[in-house]
Amino acid sequence: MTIHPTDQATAGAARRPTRQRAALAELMSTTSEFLSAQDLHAKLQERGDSVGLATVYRNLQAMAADGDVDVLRTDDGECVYRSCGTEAHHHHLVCRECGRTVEVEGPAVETWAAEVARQNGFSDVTHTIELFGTCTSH
Amino acid sequence: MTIHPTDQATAGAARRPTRQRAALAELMSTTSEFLSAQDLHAKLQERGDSVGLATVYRNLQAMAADGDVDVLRTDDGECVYRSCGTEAHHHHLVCRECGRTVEVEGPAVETWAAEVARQNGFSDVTHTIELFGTCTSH
DNA sequence: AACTCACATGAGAATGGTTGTCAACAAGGA
DNA sequence: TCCTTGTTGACAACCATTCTCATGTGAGTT
Repeated sequence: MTIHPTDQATAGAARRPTRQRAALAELMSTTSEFLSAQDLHAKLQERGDSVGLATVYRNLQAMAADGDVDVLRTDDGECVYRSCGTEAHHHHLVCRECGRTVEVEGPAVETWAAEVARQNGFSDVTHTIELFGTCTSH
Repeated sequence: MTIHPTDQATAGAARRPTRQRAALAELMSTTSEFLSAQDLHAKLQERGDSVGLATVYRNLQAMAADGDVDVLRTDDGECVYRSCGTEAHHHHLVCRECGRTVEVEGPAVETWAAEVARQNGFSDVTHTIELFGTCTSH
């Protein structure tokens, strides 16, 4: 079954720096929205920093595995990526109209999750928590 | 962008009862794991209650819209369905080894989510919360 | 029971995001 | 500079899901 793999990207093996990876990282650092691999690929194209689509996917995966970017899935199953301000564990409050994202922390939620898991005898627990709403400008 | 649609399945329009829908509902009521549309389709086939794949998808969607089953996405983007014991709002603690699922409630989380949203000026907020762990038998 | 009509079904084609393939490439050490 | 090895890119392959549309089947109605 394996609904949620355990592999937690152990110390990212030093990856070789390339123009493509740099362009992608640079682009991501300039936007604060969650964008799909396809979106990012298109933006790189426009901007002139042409990068192969497969490469965009590969790098996003690698960056996500290293914890350099956050990933989540839209309702239609597409993966969207975003480089976050903090390395620390956090969640997102995303505007479903414009994609504006606020990083939020929830000590209360973390302890709740841990407690619920403990009570039910589950170990090695991880969680997925995302909030969606409509921000003030809409 | 539309990361998370708002449409909340208003009172399910009376659907016509069919052999296929019944077979699917019956099958789902017998298992407590989250299963994919493909899995369910295969099980129906084995069992002799042959139902078209498209029909399985359509009915699962309808049932999910009516709140009769819960849906979540696995890490590889596949949708998995499960008929839940309670109509009330709840979340899941899923064993990533065997799929065993415990329905959990979290008043604390609900209020936290509402509060965070309010503080950031977001309205019409929904959330996605799922817990994954390894249960005692593993 | 025969008729009707709108909804449901099923087989297969189409979609579309993501991953695999593999030859050409480039980074960094020797 | 030469070598080794990870990286890239174009394109094919995958595969869950959705679409299409002709056929089937509830459930009133006559």
